[in-house]
Amino acid sequence: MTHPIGTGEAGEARVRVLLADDEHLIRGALAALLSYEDDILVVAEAASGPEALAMARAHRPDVAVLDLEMPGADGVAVATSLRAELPGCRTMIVTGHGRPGHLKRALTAGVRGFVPKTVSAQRLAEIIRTVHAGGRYVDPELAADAISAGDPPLTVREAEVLDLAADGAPIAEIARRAALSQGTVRNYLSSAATKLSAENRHEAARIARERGWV
Amino acid sequence: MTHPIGTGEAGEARVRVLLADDEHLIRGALAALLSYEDDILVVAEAASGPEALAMARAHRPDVAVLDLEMPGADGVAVATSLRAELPGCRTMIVTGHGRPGHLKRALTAGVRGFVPKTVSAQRLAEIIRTVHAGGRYVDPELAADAISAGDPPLTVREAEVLDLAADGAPIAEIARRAALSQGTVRNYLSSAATKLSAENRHEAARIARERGWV
DNA sequence: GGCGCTTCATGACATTCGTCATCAATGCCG
DNA sequence: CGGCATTGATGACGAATGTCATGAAGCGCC
Repeated sequence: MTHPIGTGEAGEARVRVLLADDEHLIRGALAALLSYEDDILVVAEAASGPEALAMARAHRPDVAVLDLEMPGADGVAVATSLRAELPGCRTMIVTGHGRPGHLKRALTAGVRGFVPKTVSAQRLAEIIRTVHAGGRYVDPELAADAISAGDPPLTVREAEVLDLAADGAPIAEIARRAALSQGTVRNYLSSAATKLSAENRHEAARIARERGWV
Repeated sequence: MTHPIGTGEAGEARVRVLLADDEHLIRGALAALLSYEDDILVVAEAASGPEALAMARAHRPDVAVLDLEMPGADGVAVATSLRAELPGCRTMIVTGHGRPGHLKRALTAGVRGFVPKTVSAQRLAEIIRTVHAGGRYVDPELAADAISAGDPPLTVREAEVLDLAADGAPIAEIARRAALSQGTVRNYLSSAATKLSAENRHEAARIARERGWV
């Protein structure tokens, strides 16, 4: 499932990259494109969060390029673990549909690059170099979205309850799962819905998910 | 935003392919990988549904490889239009997270290939050849899911109303947008929820979306 | 201790929602 | 023409939900 790509490590120092994406098509294609760059070497690939961690431990890459959506553990979770285990390894996130909240989570986790999949491979290579050199890069559009979205106005409990409400369960079910009384749950949901200018808890849950607040 | 790739049309007949995917990174990478195949020529690329249609009209490809999720019009919608406008053009869908209902919709639209993005580029090339030769290919796992999920038990109107309910809007809002009375909307939603074994319309909407029935 | 804040709970009330029975208009088909 | 299914509507009733006022318990802090 994983294999190194490239002609081998030349005398000069190349950027050693780990690629993690559950979509084989994209991962393979990306590896091929990056292999065109003389100063970049893809040393490992992974198709899931846990696998990405294992590969990183084994190959100690300079930069880990992580997809946000992966089975097992998402890109941000992997980045958090990597930060603790391999402080020398820079991390960056690549995502299809980036939500503002994810960006904030990612930056908190020490991620140094955050790019949508709409960029070109050329651009991605440049960003990998930037990140490797200790710089940071955040897609301007995503950054603007994050700024305009602002901080999550929800308290911890509100977010918690809202998360449980996300799948459309009735109040009784939510109260059971949260070990709270139904009245309390309704209060939290009501307050959350007010803060999010939503008509009801379902719309509130949707908004919170869109913003990446849950 | 779009450009043909390849060394040019040689004397022999190569499969002329249109690539449509809104993620530039993937589209470009895919084009590069497919260019390795001697018998495949990527003649056009598109980043949205409408653009895919325009490119198809202009370049008349043999096979259109369409991403399911695209702005403007999704892959299946594009396939439907192509079937009418360019009957000689075979269509296939590539998708990240394939839901059972999408497969059925796609097959109904005359799509001849349905593959997840977890396949390798090699495999994709083979499937493109298969489709070009008049064959069909459906990912076995997706097919199994589709069969186990069964037919959408919803009537057209039920699905329509459920779709409008998907964002958590209150009944009044749904009724307004559907130009129906509130009572009627509630009847449809109630019936849909019953059929889907859901506690309420929100859960029903979630289930229908998961199954690809909306 | 007194103060303020958060968390959690209760009860009351109006509104919305889910469910059901019923019915009218339309269109298809034998 | 006479059934018959589909679509859309109405009204009623109970349950679920949103909203608000109120208060108790826990906790940090001066």
